[in-house]
Parts: sequence; C-alpha cells; structure tokens
Amino acid sequence: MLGDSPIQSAKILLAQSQAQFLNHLMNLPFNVANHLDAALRNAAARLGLTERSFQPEVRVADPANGDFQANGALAFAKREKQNPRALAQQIVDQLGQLQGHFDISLAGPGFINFRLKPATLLGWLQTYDSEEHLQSGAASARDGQTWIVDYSSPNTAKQMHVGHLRSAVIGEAICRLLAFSGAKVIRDNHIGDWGTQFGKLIWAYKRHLDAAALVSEPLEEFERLYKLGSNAAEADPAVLAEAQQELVNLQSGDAENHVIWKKINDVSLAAFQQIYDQLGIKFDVMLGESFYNDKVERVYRELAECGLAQESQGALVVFHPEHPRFAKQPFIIRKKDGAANYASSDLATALHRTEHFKVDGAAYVVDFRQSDHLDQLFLTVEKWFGKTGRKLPQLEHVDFGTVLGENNKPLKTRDGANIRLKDLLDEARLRAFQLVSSKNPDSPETERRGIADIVGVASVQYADLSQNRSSDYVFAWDRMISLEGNTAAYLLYAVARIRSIFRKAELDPTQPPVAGATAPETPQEIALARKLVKFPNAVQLATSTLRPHFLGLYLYEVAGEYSTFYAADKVIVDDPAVRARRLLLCHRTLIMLETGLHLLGLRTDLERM
RNA sequence: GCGCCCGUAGCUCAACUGGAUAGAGUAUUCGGCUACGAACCGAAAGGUUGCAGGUUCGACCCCUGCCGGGCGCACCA
Repeated sequence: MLGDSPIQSAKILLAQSQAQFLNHLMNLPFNVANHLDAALRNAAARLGLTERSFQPEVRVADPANGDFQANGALAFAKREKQNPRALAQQIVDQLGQLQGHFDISLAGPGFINFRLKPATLLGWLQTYDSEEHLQSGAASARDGQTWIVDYSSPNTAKQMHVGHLRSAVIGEAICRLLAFSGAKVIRDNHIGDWGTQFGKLIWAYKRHLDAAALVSEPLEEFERLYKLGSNAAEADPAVLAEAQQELVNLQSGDAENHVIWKKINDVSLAAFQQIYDQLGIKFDVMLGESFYNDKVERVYRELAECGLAQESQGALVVFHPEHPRFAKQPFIIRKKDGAANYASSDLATALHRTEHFKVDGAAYVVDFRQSDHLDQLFLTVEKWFGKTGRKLPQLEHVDFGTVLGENNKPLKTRDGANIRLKDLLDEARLRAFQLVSSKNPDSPETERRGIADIVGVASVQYADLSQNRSSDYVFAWDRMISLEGNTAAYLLYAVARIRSIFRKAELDPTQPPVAGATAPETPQEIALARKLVKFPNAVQLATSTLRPHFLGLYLYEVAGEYSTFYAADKVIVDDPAVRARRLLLCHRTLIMLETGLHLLGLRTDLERM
C-alpha cells in the first residue's frame, strides 16, 4: 500500500487488535445510555440506595459537558437530605469498570458526566454496521406487542385535501417507529364510507353520471354528482324525498344501491392509493364505518347492561360524573332517531380491535380538535372493559395541530377552497424539479425528474415531521423547498455526498473497506462519532413519546456534524488508517441517516441531487 | 359560561418532560471553492421565555391570577 511504513503497519495491527479486543470482551451495547443506567443501578445497589428508590436519570448531555449525564444524585440527595455532590462522588467511586470506556467527572451540584473515549467510539461504530444491525440492536421496548395505528381515515367520494396530510405522514412514521421497537403493527385506514351523503350521491349517480369522467377523474366526478344531488334536493322537496329513500334502500341492503356504493368506494380507494404510494403508505386493513354497521347493536346493549349508558333527550348517552366536563357534556352513542354516529362506531371499533386483533395498544392519529371525543371514548372504553373483564389496551391519542397558510389561518387556496393533496404533492415535485434543474442544468431530464420526485415529496413529509406535532404549523413552500436549514433536502444532500465519495473512489458503499480504521482523532471526526453513538436515544425518545420530530432533529444534527467533518477532513487520503477511519465514519453516517429517514417514511434512494 | 391547547431572537421552530451559560435555521454583516459536490462550511450579532406572583439547590417546563390567540362543548364525522 501507498506510504506503508513499518510503523504504520504496526499501528494498523495495533488498532485491529484493539478493536477485536473491544468487540469480544468489552464492547458497549447499542444503547449506551441503557448500559450506563444499568451500571449506575448496580453501583447504587452496592451503596444500599436501591431500597430508597434511587433513579439514575441518564440523559444525553450537552457535548460541552460530555456524552451522557446522570442527574439522579440530585433528586435523591434532595429527598434524603444529603449532600448531592458527596453522594455523586460515592457513586462514581463504584464505577471503576466503566473507566475503560468513559472519562467520568463530577460537575456542578452533583451531575455525573460520562465522556466516551475515542477507542470506544471506534469499537461501537465498527459493531453497528448496517440498517438490519441497527434494527436488531434497537431497544426492544415493545417486543411481542401488537399495536394498531388508526391514521389517514379520509371520507370516500371526496378528494383528500391538505387536512389529511398530517395524519397520513405522522401516522406512517409512528407505525415505522413502533415496528422498529419490536411491535407487530397493524395499519388501519378507518375510512368514512357510510355517511348520510350517500343518499344524494346515489340519486345523482343514477341520473347524471358522466361515464368518461368516472374513468378519468373519478373523485372530481363524485364531488360534482354530490353537489348536483345536494342542490337539487334543496331546490325540490320531491328530490329530497327520493334521495332519502335511496339512503334507506342502501342501508336495508338494496342490491343496485349497494353496487353503486361499492363502486364509489372502490374507485375512491384506488385514487387514494395514488397518494399513499407517493407517501410510502400501505395499509394492512381498511375497516371503515360500514364494517362496524352491524356491530353497534352489541355496543348499545352492553353499555346499557353494565349501567354506563342512559337515555337522555331521546338519545343514548354516557356521562362521566367524576369528570369536570363530561359529567354534563354527554357522549352520544346513539342518536335520538336511532341511528349510529361516530361514537357508536368508534366504540365498536375498540371492541373489535381488542377481540379480533388482540391489540396491546391503539394509536389514533387524529386532529387535536377531536380531543374531547377521544377523551370520552377512552374513558368509556376503560369503564366498559373494566366492567366486562376485558383487557384494556393502551389507548393513545396522537394529536396534531392545523396546517396554516402564511397568513396564520388554515391553509386554503386563494378562493377559499381546500387544497387537494394531489395538487400539493404535484406542486412539491414541480418546485423541486425547477430547483434541481437550476442546480444541475446539464443532467438528463429523466434523472432530474427522478430526483425531484424524491426530494419534493420528502420535503413535504419532513416539513411536517421535523416539528412538534402538537403545534399548528405554517406551510411555506420557500422554506420547505428552498432546501436550507432543517429540511429533507439538507439531509438528502448529505446522503448524496456520501454516496458520491464512494462512487469517486470506486468503492461499494455496502462493503466499505474499513479494516485498519483507527480511532477518531480530529475534532470533527470525534464530534461526528459522538453524535452517531446517540442514534438509539433519538429513536427511543421519538418512539416512547410518539413524536417523530425528536428523530428528525437528531438526523439534522448528524447531517450538520457530517457537513462540518466533510469540509474539514478529506476522506480519500493516502494514509490507509486515516482513510479507513474516515470511510467508516462516512458509511455509518450513511446508514444512520438512511435508517432514520426510512423510519420517518422518506425515500433515500438517490445517487445524486 | 365551562374546558383543552398555544404564547421563546425580526421571522419559522428546538430545548430529551424540573437540570448546567435557553439552542438551530432564516434574514443582516464578515470570511472560505486549483481537497472527494459551495444545495456547503466558519464567524459575528440577535433574549426580562406574554405579564405578575409562588413552590426549590435549580423553572421555558409545576401552582395561582391576569393579558393575548386558536379550538371544542346534544345527536356531521
């Protein structure tokens, strides 16, 4: 090899044996924070603190202070009226076996700081070498659990609009995060396929259907028909009566109406699927309201029998006397005309998910405005299942805010209509195409289109996922697609540049030649390596809180550290040990960025951009 | 009226659920391409965390009261 001297060879051998030693004897597990947590608990047990419920409180630290910190001594000392700093010192004295991997120090009133040694960083990076390996090493917090995620849930016979974006995007990320932590995930599209709108729609369908439009633009045609039927019914009571009869016929099993209804749903779902394909979504089941149609009677009966439901103003309702609002605000589970509503079908749904799918948890990815409804639903299910001896699944409302325009009002078109999701994604791809073209005027158009399709859609997804789902978010094309700051494009750019290095050096990025890599040495190498080691913590935090933005923020920081490293340290250098360790950093950055982006539901399959 | 959510740099957002000097991007100013992609990197500047109290070793975070905004509250989901 170029420039190989006996000293360098010896260095490489030494590094290799060091690495093997680390791997075989004392390499750290995937989740370093968990390892520290266990070690601290052991130390506390030896000091007799465990009986007094000592908690280590291990956190990712500010890099200036270390890699991880344990704050548990502070809370414990406060409770026990001890000197926190002295207590922390006692604990540190018990941590001798960690000193091979960490520089341990005390700071402030009693923080214990852990800084990973470069050789340990190297060993960790060498061990976790592929997306599969990251998955298998991930904290298996939900191993063996079954979760159902209820998301997207549009109404059939209507376009999906911007209001459906967040549920779809956040829901898919939640699914992937749950699956990554070991859960079996059932993706359920709880579609609205059984509303009162079908009377007017079927009335118009029978009389005014444009067969050509049904093929080319089915959802537009249904919307046209619905409007037509609705207007006609308003203008003419006779039409209204006919439309109501169509609805009655449908609900009583009339064959012709059922065929039309089925046709409308099938066509709607096929159109939805074009959106889902772009967003990387594939549902396992689509159990909409119609599915639960014949399952609500049992809900009425059971809730009445166990004394939860009562008649009020002609409706069947549930009150929660212990609750400040729901003591007076009823949960209406059957309307006074005897018909079901969404409370009825949501209760039937909860029962079905428990009985049929035997779920351990259910996540409802639904607008924050439905908090009251879901609170009432969860309270009712809890009492109902308690009285009937059923196991209660963990019920989570994964709520999110509104998508706003730049005027801080809900996002609409200029004339006040809802923005169709299809148009929004088309525009994202178009804007990305214009940008890609301006940056790469010489690449072939097909390649630019391919890049733009990935970058455009990813930008929309990531804009949503990169911020706390609880708050409203302002949709601004320029910030989203201008590709600066915490955006999908910035992350994908890092991916593309890493691939570019492997391409230039004619190396296979799946088989990087990293043998003989030495421990990270330059400040930029060390900073990057230290950031990469925290991947499991970011995933764990995002998963346990069901908040994908924690992972997004982490990936952005990884990409930032990588860019700094890239600008400072050339990868393809002559010194084989330096080159190997930088290739190692590049490759591990690549797999963590890709794994993380895949967890968020984004595509990363681009070579250039 | 009752209740839920929100208020952080000019703007858009973070702050690991009570931890260290509240951090990023953007806009502004300055610097960096004959080193693997400058869609990049580095630096400066920018703050009484809506206001006023309280709790404690420690508060953007918890409690109380105000101010401002959004959203729910009897049969549309």
